[in-house]
Amino acid sequence: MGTTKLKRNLKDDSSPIEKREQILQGAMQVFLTHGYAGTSMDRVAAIAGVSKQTIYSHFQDKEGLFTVLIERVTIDRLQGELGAEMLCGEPEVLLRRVAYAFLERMSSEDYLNLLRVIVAESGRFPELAELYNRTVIQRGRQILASYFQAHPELNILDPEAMAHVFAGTLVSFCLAQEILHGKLISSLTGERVVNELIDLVLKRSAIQSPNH
Amino acid sequence: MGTTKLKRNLKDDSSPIEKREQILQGAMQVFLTHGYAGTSMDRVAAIAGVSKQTIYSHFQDKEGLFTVLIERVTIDRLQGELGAEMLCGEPEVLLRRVAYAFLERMSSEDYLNLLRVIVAESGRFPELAELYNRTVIQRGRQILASYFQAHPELNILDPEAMAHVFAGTLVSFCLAQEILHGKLISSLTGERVVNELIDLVLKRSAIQSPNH
DNA sequence: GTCTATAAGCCGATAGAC
DNA sequence: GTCTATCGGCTTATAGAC
Repeated sequence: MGTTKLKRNLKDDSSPIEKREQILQGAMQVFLTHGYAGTSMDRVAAIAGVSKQTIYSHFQDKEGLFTVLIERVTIDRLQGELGAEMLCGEPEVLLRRVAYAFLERMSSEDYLNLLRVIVAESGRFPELAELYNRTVIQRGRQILASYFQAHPELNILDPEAMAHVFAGTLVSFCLAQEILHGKLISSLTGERVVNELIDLVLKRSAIQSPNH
Repeated sequence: MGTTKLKRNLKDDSSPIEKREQILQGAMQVFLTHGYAGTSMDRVAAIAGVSKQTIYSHFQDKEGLFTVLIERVTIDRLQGELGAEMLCGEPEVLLRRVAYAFLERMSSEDYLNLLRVIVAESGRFPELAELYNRTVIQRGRQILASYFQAHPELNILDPEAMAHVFAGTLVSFCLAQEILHGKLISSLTGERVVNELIDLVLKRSAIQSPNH
């Protein structure tokens, strides 16, 4: 009758590839909230529900686990970024919609933690910062720049620079209000910033009479 | 003849208050480059040239030393920020001058390291993030907002929001290009961003004919 | 106040049973 | 492949001489 291999049904009901996923899920929780140096392999093992040696059988060392994790999360972010709502639409409507979608996406705890860790470790892991830069920042900037370039009626001087003004304003708003806890001490809202941004982009292409 | 107290001339030629300064200088080097968790009291003691116990006689613990250090550096930053070049001047000239001064100041290694650490530890030390927000971000934003408000010919919708657009664009530029190593993979320059920013602010108040 | 020496515990990484 | 047990080394913080 049964000789080996059927004890899998008791407490070990996961395949090796699920263990790896389990480790990455646990590592995500710990690394993204406590940073690289503030994370111990013991804690990752405990939260992931595996032993430490299991981690070392799937990943080379702490540095390797961290690198794989951040690469994966960064690539995942890229996937659902600006896919559906591509280039088309009237500026006033589309830019407002893109701005609000951007703000909402960036305000999630997960995204803020990712940005915080990448900034924190940009000195020790410059290749991760570069990956984030290429796959998220640069790509987003160029999609926006393409849109501005396709709309000459906006009379934009430098589409790529304008794309940075647009996205950078929203990023720094989240940095100041969410990450650096400015919400508590400032009444500046995302809505006011978006309104000002749209106003800046649109009014410059319209006939406008100064009142003096 | 000499009995005590003249061995000060040999290796200990510093008063207690100078020791404290010595510790803070060493702590600055280590904390700002390695982060909170990545810094050991041994290393601070070694670089400061004092023993570990000397640190613990001046500061309560590691957390206390870090807090005092960041508070001091933040306040110091505030001092030499926007003092001399206050409110006055013609927009095109003044805004360009402020923008370049801002970029140059933010691009220094020391300032980038401070911002990086404050962002990195904003979860564990929220009061330090709030301090930075109040003394640097909010203050700078309101100085700029006052200038915009004093120039109604610029026809600005929301001066405070406009101040954030202006400063936030420059902060996020340093974040992307310096901290996240975007300089290596992007040809976007500070000059192009500043030109676009000035163009946005000025052209909206001028009579402008769309070319179609 | 400042030093050397040390306590007590946690760290990353590994050895060996199964 | 996964577990338990363990090894050096480094960590924060303190004790005691001077």
